[in-house]
Amino acid sequence: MSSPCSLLGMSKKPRVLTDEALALIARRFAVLSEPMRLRLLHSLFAGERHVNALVEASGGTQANVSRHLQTLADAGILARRKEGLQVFYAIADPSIFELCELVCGSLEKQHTQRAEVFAR
Amino acid sequence: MSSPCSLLGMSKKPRVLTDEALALIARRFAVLSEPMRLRLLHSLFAGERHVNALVEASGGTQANVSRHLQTLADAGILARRKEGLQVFYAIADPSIFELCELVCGSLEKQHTQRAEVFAR
DNA sequence: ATTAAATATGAGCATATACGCATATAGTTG
DNA sequence: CAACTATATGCGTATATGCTCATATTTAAT
Repeated sequence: MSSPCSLLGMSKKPRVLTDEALALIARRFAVLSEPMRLRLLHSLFAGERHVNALVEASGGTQANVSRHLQTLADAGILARRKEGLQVFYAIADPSIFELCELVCGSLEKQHTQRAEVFAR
Repeated sequence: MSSPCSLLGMSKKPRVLTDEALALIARRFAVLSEPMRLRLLHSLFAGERHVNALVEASGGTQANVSRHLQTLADAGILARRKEGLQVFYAIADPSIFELCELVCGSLEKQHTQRAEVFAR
């Protein structure tokens, strides 16, 4: 079993980095770098939803929400299921949960550390 | 102690999401969404390096590498230390390691799953 | 003080992409 | 088939950002 992707080091197996792998990793991060997409993901953390529900929950336009959902699905982060007229989206990649927790935890730490600098 | 950032759910404490928090999280992901910045991070995983070493290791131009390093430092991901003529950068946010491992693991899984579809 | 080296930065260009508007497509119901 | 609903998409525009080239800034050395 070969390792097609190979990531930034410090793991058990040291990762090797091809340009292609870098591009894939960067793409994954790029997909997560839009507030509206994060909002949609947040809505989906509670479970599968159809597009209109997400439109209402997010406050975005139907066209825009549809596009963002497609971006997330293309990245393999969401799964698409059609049922009659409606299309249901759900989180397909569970690593997204940890990913977001990690980032938020790090940002919280940064914020409290900054606050402490000014505190005294 | 209040929680300024609040991330996408499913944690022990359910997170609440303000627009501001979403923007911060998105920004963190955006900073990680450039191949050259990932390459620089990868070089820094082995430890502190000065700019010129990173320029050579990455194959980028001096100006471009300098800018990317600044972007990473502004995001609190890198720390900057000046010593004479040289400036040393080092990883300041250890969560970056796990973050990258997570993404790479997820992408590897995606890839092998795709491969299996065509395998038989 | 001059010169040189390491790093940062300003300006311009090219590209990517988010958004809104309008419209197309697919599926349902009468 | 016609009308309707849910979702997707083509197109134009605005904005952000990466890259290059040239130059500024900082520090060291002679």
